[in-house]
Amino acid sequence: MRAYGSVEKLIDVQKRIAKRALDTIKPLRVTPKHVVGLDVAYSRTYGGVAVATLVDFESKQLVDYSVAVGEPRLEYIPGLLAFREAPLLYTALQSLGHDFDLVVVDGHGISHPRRAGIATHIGLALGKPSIGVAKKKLYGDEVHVRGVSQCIEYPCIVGYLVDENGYKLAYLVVSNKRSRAPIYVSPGAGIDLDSALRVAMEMILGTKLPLPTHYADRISKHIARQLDRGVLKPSQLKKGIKRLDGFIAGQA
DNA sequence: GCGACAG
DNA sequence: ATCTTGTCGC
Repeated sequence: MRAYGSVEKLIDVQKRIAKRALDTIKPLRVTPKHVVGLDVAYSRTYGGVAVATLVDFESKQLVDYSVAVGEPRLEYIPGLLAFREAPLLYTALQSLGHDFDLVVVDGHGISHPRRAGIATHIGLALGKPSIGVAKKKLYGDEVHVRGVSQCIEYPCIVGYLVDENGYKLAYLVVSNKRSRAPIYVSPGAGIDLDSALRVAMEMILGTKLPLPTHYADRISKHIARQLDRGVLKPSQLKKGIKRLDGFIAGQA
């Protein structure tokens, strides 16, 4: 982890990031047109495989995607995920070369020990609203408002996450009838909790994750496997929706 | 010392 | 995250 200095140093950076992000938390006044999804999978031979997807909010269709491959500069340390994955995600986002209005990141936003999860880091750096959607809890106490068996429609809000002061950090959402555990939806930056929840829920269509992140997860894992099989080379990676043929279809 | 611990 | 066979359920 020498590439960044000490852990204490990184923690200080996050405290500053959190302070800045706090001022950007506000209701989302507009309906996004294009939403980006960000996620990273891992290849044993080439390291991280970051994917940025572009989804049309209205039609819910995958418009395009881009990829970036490289060895992470830092090991995985709970709470410091942003320093490990954000750099590669930025690279993927740049090659996407398309404008967008909001970004959904695989991981937490303010539901983080210092209120600076990877979604917060990215949203602040990009200057655009960001939402964090994680599959597991990192920080906070869970408050359940209803049991999974009490859900009538999906996605279903089963509770929320609060900090030591009772402040809401994220919502616990059970995406579909098959899902057991909930996903955690929190604001990263430039958007408040309720707006983040609304946008995230509108993009969950039978999937466990919102479409942008759902696609990024599938594509990144697919590419990581192809790389490890040797049927695909990093030099041939770029971007393209054309080669995703039928694989994108039956994914719900 | 023990439990928690995004990806 | 990734490593992995079978198994339970729709």
